[in-house]
Amino acid sequence: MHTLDTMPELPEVETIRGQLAPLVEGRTLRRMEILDARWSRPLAPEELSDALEGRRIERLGRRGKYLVWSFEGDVHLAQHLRMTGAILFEPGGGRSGIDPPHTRVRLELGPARRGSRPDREAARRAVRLVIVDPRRFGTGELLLGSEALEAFFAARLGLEPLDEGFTGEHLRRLARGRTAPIKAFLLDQRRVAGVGNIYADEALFRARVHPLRPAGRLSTAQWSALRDAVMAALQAGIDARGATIDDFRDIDGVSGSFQDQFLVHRRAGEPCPRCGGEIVKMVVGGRGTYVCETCQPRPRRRGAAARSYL
DNA sequence: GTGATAACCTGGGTGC
DNA sequence: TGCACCCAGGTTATCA
Repeated sequence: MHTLDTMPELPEVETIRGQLAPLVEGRTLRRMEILDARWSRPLAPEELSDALEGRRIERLGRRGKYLVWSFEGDVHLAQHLRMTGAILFEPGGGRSGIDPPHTRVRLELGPARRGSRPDREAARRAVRLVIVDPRRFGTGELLLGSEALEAFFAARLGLEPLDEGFTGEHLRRLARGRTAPIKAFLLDQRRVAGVGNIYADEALFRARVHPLRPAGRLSTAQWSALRDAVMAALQAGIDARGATIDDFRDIDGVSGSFQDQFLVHRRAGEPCPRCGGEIVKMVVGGRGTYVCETCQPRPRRRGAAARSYL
């Protein structure tokens, strides 16, 4: 059994999607067992499984940190791994019959029907997938029709950082008048989809912007630098097949390696890779935050909103 | 409308 | 060794 787990932000979810899509697209979901009713809330487990069983998986996509399973008949499943969710798969239909700890959902997929697969023998075999989630934060949301899918994401997610529309000017307009710290702005999925705690720290360091700076007070040049830094950090994460903090392994049994490239995240007390100053840890927006206050100058105290964060 | 905070949840680490 | 406590964090709900 191979694991697909990590602290999933956009690069980790994209890594999972890229590896899983060729394995599941074209297969039919024969059986779905939801063992934890929290996962499918507000629907009861059998309501969700009844809607999906027997349908062919047409596409496995991604939006922000969501995996989007699109089934025949314009039926979709928006899956979020939250913090500790993971997907494990076992070729051959799962002959071991032994579930790993914290199993929440079991999926049985039939043979693929597409004829152009490079490994036709593998495609003919059934596949068993297991969703595990120790902290039980992960969710699966049933969406009937493309309009429901679009409405679901329109209410929750903002710009995709790797899309063309992700520009410094667009970000500047979104943040106009905001007094909340820029880090809280980056973590707000309704503004920017897919950036989590790790990549927010890394991007702010690359752009030399202090995480406490009020979002509405970044200059045009800072927005431009931050836009580039977000894209660079995310792309580096994707290239490294995600970050491994606990036990991430991809389907080839290879760990993601982006944690080796962290510039500041989880490096409190270590020297800054740019100036040699000490990296410090603070709390911003309730999240552990790592910063070099030499490279990322702390904003001057001005106004009540700024004071409340200092 | 905006921002802050609590709650959800459990494994792992720390201190006694 | 065993116990209690705290921390981690993505999202949502609630409150000011």
